[in-house]
Amino acid sequence: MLKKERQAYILHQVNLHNKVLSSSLCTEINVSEDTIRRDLQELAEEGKVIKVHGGALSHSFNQVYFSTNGVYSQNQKQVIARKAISLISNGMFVLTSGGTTIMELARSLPPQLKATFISGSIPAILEYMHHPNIEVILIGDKISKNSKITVGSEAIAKIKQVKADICFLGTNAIDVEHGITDNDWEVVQLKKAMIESSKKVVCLSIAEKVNSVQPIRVCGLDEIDLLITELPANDPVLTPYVEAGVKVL
Amino acid sequence: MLKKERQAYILHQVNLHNKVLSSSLCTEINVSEDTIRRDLQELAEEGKVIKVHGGALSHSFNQVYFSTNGVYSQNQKQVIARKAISLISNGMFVLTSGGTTIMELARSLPPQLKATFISGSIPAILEYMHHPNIEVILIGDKISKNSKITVGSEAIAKIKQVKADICFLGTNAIDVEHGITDNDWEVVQLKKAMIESSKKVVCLSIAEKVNSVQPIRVCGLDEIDLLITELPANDPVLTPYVEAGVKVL
DNA sequence: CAGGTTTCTGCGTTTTTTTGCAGGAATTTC
DNA sequence: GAAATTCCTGCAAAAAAACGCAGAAACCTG
Repeated sequence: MLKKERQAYILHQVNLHNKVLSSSLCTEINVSEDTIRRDLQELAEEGKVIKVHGGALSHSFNQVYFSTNGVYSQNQKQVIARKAISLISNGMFVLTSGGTTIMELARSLPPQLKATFISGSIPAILEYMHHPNIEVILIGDKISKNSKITVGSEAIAKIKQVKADICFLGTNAIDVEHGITDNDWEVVQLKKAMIESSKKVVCLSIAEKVNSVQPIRVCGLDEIDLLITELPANDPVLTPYVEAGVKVL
Repeated sequence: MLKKERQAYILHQVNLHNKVLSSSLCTEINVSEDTIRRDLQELAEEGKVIKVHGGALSHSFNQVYFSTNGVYSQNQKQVIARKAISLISNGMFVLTSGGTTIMELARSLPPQLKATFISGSIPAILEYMHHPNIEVILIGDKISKNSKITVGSEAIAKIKQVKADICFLGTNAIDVEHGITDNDWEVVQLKKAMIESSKKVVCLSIAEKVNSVQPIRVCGLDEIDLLITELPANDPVLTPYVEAGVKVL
């Protein structure tokens, strides 16, 4: 990996998460901490980041820090993202839906990962595009402006042409009795197609959305292989799902 | 292998992958590293690539990672955008390529316009998505990271399915003798398909790029209906094109 | 076509850049 | 205030770049 490339990655991470730890960066990029430190120093000299003990901050950090909304739930999503990423390995074909949890996953992908990501979600695609090593396949069709995802029969047909190794679904609502549910007809159609086209289906959901129900059904729990939340796997909230045969991470 | 040939290959690789390593290039082309280094230096001096320790980067690399949001010669592009918009009316199907000029067009679209826009350019799609009244159709396929556009046979097949009223092409180089030319093979294939699928082809180009030539040919002047630059239609620079049968706005 | 000139390419050497490592200093944290 | 982490400094090895040079190829030119 080129030096500029590495620094670009660091800058990208800083601007997205508002902070970055040198310790996590050096495992992500697989270089020594000294190198990271030197990179941060250079970026700091150029005024691109603010260097602090243990890592670096973005310039907008001070503004974001005191507006407490968003940041906290983002932490939870980062936990989910980290768990999800442990399931991805080199060479995989990965299908993803849209949603903020998926975005966090996209942002946290380690730069040395070489895989192919397939999605119809515009924000997700934007993130994948910044990644140095992943191939990006865009599912085309009419764009639904509010969900920022391509919907329609063409999109579904395209999804059915692939057989992905793994599929990550950002979840709006999950419940032991009703399974996964959602509130947008077209998005549901798409998610159904994605489930059919994947060997393994992984459901990402913040604990807040566990045990909630939405009007339209996506699938039952039996079609999910794995459920990921920010909670530890043995949390009592999740036991009903384990009993229903869903693996929990 | 000829020097020009070699440099064209290098340029193609840079535009395709956003970066090249001199070490991999010299095994690919089977020349010494010195030769590669000299080639990269020449290309860097011509402003075609950015040379870094260990290889080179494309210009779009910086554009993607370091958000240098000062768009090149924006005022001229706004003039072009205004002229182009006068050609669009309600109910039209509009095909567009990518590029910064197209972006300026996308941003300047009047909010009451009701039309359908079709494109594979991610930045353009993002702009169209914000518009209240236009329908957006996204052309899907593999994403070329440096041109931020979907490329490949699927994308071309999809474009061939439509017959648009008008097609706007952002142009890299136009010349009386060689017509429209570009430097990315896959993007050229896409543009060719777009030209075929449109009743009317409009070429957007800043004056600076008029009378310049790139390695790969898109089409001849006879296939263009209209050429738009920021110059007035009677500017002497444009008279050769008028004489060649191209309408100028 | 012969002779001269220029350009191109590869090789060896030197110089610079980059990176990781070790030890001691500084800082944080409990 | 002690332990742990992080930071800095100097150093060394590896990689890459720069430089000079020489043979080869291409290209004028009369």
